[in-house]
Amino acid sequence: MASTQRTPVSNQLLNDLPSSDLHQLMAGLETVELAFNDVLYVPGKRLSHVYFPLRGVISLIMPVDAEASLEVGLVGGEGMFGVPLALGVDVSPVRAIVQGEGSAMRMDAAGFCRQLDRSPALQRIIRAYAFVQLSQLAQNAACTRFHVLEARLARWLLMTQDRAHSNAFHITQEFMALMLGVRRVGVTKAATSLQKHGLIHYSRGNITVLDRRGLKAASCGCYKADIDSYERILG
Amino acid sequence: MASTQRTPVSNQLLNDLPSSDLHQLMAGLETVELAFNDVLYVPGKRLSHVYFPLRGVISLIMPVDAEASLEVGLVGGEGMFGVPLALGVDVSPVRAIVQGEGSAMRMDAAGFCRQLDRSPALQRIIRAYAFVQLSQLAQNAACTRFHVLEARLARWLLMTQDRAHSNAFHITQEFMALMLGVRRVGVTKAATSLQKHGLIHYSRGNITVLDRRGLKAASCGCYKADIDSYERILG
DNA sequence: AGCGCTATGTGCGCTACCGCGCAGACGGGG
DNA sequence: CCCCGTCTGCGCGGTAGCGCACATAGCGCT
Repeated sequence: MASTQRTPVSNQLLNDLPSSDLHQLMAGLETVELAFNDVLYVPGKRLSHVYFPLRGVISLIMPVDAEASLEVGLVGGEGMFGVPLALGVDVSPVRAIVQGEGSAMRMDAAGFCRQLDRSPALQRIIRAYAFVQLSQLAQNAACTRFHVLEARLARWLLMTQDRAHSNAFHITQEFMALMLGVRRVGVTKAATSLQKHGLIHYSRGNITVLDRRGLKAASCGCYKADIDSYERILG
Repeated sequence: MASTQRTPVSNQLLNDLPSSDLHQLMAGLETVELAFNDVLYVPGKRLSHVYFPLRGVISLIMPVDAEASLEVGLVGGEGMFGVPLALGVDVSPVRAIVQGEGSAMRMDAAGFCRQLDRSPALQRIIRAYAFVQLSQLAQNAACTRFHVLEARLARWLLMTQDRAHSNAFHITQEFMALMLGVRRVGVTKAATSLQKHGLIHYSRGNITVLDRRGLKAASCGCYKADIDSYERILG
């Protein structure tokens, strides 16, 4: 069993599982398409499924005051949506929407909990990821408080690029403004500046990263901090 | 054993444990005094102990850019410091300092992990609390982004009062400014306003809450949201 | 070619908060 | 009782981002 041929999976968490655990888990996983703006979860409801993105990007959005909202997490092939289930809770405070189309493996909540009971390795990995989310939430709070929009935008673009596995993706300024919790006009100003410096190019929602290194320099240290905290725990 | 006389413990998490689990845990716990400004943990180090405050208040502070920092969590008798250990990780991204003197039960990290292995009830409670911290971190990020200082200060005072179990406590404006990630002058302005409205009284660091109801009205909904998220999971 | 929708860019007055520097005011130790 | 350190209050000029309103520009559709 341990020598079974193993198909590589482009979700890092799944990939880190021992073969036997992965096989057992795969039995309950189905592949689904993630279409732009799909709503995977709404706060208040019970978690129906967990999602392990393969190529898509999922935004975790914290609502506040029934009007404003702020993106507090970004999930791609390096993570999953549904962490609370590994903490024994079947709800989440954040809205989960598809921000970059792609695909994901998903499983219903009950099945996932059963798999957790059976696989200590799965428990270990998901909980480690829960810790990473905790760290990134704290980082994000501080970043949002102290760093100027241009740096935050640069960071967000890098994070999105990483998860999109491509240097081009489709995102309007309006959407970015929503994620960053600022006005669209503010994004226009920051994006214009980044473009002027030759770091990105965009037109009608089509964004291309031209100079990753430059973008890193323009972003705040939080980008690196996030990566480091992931690598240290799950690398 | 189950009928053993039970001394009430003023830490909610411990209090929620079944008697037998609590007794086993107590064997490894020692009571320590928390003195103002004690540093319980510095990021980068390994977690040496977990703390269950009885009356004191612990601030969780996220450093950023080697200069600025932001309080991202407040721990009192309702919680604990050392959550990452329940996620299989022996570090934390936040600095833990004593913000309100009092006492706590503590245990060394290794002992705590052993207890976790032995007590499923302990695991369940700590992980539920981990979820609450996750929710509150998200809430805090959004709050810090969108709400004006006066509302945030009101919220912070209420949270501190809850954990201090007293309507009077000692905190300078300088310190509050550090916690809220703003200038001291900003706190002066907000605090003056709250005092003018008869909600609090303060002088040279001695703060008294005069009108809890009014303070709630002056605070943002995040105060209630935090409480609700705790009650829903651990209430 | 023309229409209309969506995406992007600009201008203007305003607010919250910043950094800095300084003034007053309270209170404990000598 | 006075001195000095700590805590609190204030002024001033500056900046990031706000709300609102409007102008332009690309693109698909007919």
